[in-house]
Amino acid sequence: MGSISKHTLQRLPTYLAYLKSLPCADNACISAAAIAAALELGEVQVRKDLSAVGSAGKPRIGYPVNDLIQHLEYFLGYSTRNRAVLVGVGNLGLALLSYGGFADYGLDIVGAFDSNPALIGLQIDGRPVLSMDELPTFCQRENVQIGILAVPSAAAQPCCDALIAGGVRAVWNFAPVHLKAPDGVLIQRENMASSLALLSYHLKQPERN
Amino acid sequence: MGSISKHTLQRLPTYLAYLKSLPCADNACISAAAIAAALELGEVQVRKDLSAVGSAGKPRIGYPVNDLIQHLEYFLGYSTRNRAVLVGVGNLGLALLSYGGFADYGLDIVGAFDSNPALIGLQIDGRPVLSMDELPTFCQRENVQIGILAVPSAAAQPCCDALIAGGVRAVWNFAPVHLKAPDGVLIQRENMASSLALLSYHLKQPERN
DNA sequence: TAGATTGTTAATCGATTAACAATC
DNA sequence: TAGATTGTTAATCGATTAACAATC
Repeated sequence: MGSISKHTLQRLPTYLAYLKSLPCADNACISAAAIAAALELGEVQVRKDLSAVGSAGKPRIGYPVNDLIQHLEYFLGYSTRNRAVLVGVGNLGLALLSYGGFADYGLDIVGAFDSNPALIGLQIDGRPVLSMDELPTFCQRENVQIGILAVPSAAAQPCCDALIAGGVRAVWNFAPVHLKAPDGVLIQRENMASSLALLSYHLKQPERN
Repeated sequence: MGSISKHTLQRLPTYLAYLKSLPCADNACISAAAIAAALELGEVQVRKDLSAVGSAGKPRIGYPVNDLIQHLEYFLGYSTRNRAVLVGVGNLGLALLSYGGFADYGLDIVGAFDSNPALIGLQIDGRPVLSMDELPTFCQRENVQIGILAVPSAAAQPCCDALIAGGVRAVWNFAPVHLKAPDGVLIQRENMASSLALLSYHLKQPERN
């Protein structure tokens, strides 16, 4: 409950996406074994994960798909809106800003920041691009809870500090650096360099999986 | 060596990025404790990780920074080029294509594919956007080893299959779905939905770290 | 009832951390 | 030499998996 494991939490969106991809017959049920097979997980793991969020199945029948979807969406807070700002309107930042899909996960990007004067004053899909100076004030005034960092490595720590000064308690960091933050602030790094390391290491291996 | 753990492998790019960020005095050395403090890791873990890739330090002195950088770059294959194609030239795909930074990690995106006829025939920073039909042939002819998937969920599995048909052995999947592939093909998922789940769960917690 | 599937307790596995000997 | 730091073996911790009782 309060003590749900990080690994379990990370698998939940995958369960949800899979369940939503299913042809939706009302009242349909699915077994843990079927979910496990589709996602190539252990079936005990699926049952444990689902029971950790409080979903119950029925012996001999399985889990009601629609209930499960609702339960997972509720647990993951996809209907609770989280307000975010994006810092760094470069290639990646612009893509994250323009990509509409995060709204499905409860994430609303309400503003963007950049140090480039040529960008300041623009509106991107209705969100203003503002100067870095305004960041802490904006975050406080607009009740921003999440900061998305898509700035160069060297700028990442100062930008992170500015976000925290603005009261942000969760930072999604796309820069390939480790950031420091006080207790109570979560830094979640999207570590693309690590992903690439796994891919390239795999290719170096003679014939392993 | 051949049995380096996944977790270790994922930390290596972080060590490398940190070491590169250091002011470079030739012959400078650094202790495992210093690296650990900077990255908020255990110092034994740092020593174990470094020794796993064959880097040696000297008691009382530490690890020579420049050697370590070279060693890590070599191990991670940043100077060995890997040829990749990008599938799905939407917001995210275009950003990945335009972002020049992957070249530092040894990744060369040599072509892009999309099903939208309006995009086919374009050149983006010198890389052609081609039709999906040409994907397997292109991959084989151009010796492509990595496929980057930035397509909508529903298209991900067929696109993945096309990549594999073209001889690709490593797939970097940005779509929020689990993909199936034969043994010997690595699917590395960049799971943004999982990252968001961790961020939003943290915000729901009363006052935890 | 018999059989399938859940939920949970116990066992295993792998990664992290602690302890300590080796070495410069 | 004394002291700091490495490298490695043993202990701990947490997550996954196996075993099995409960239940529809």
